[in-house]
Amino acid sequence: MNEDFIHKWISQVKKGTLSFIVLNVLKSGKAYYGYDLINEIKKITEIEIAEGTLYPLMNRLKDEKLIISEWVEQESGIPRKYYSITHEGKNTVTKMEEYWHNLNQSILKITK
Amino acid sequence: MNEDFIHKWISQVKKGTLSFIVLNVLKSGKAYYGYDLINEIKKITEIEIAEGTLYPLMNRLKDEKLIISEWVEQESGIPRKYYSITHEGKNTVTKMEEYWHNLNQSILKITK
DNA sequence: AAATATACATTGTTATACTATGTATTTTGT
DNA sequence: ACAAAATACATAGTATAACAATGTATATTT
Repeated sequence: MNEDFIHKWISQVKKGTLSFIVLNVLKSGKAYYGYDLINEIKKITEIEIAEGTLYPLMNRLKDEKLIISEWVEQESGIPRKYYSITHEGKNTVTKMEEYWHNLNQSILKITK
Repeated sequence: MNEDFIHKWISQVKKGTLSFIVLNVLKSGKAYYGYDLINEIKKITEIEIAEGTLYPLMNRLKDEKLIISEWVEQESGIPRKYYSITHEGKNTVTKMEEYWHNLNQSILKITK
């Protein structure tokens, strides 16, 4: 009963939220590769990001110069593309945090 | 500097958020007309909803049977279309609140 | 040997915010 | 009295991003 509406709604809420979450994970300066990011975010937030969502997202963030990437060969297995945040990325994520904080305050006001 | 990225990001964050906010305003049971909703939401949350956003949104919520609408003639001026929440709408907004709460908890975890 | 996990990536579909535009009435400013 | 702004509805076109499906290839587990 209206599971479908909720499902679509969650998908829409993720728009914007995911880039915010990814930048926050990278914020510390530690480099992550894509597959690792998906699992890390799932572990911390219980939010599942599809691979078909993450890789285009990382490319967008790279185009915007908020992150950089580097291929790293592995002793065994497939090479990994490591992403790390830029100075501009850190500034941006700070502004995003401000907006999110205000948005949540507003929502708290009307939900209760 | 990257104002454009932030601007686009905010627009994306609003996707999903707006339906949640509208349903929350209607939650009490009081009926609102479109123009009034825009001003009410702006007053409470400082979030500006374009008319070209609100009216299609209200039609979607109506299609989903989360709200109903009724034309009301005015003694003076243009007739107003009043919207009110349905039982199903109330159930839905409760589920949305749960999801939002969890999402925000997760984000708080990674932003600090 | 087969299945699962790791790791990257692209294509096509769908949903929604926003700009621009349109109609029509009422109120406010000069 | 006239112009401008506010009120009140609505639609068409554009841009963006999540996701399912699909594809490639290697490593590990059963």
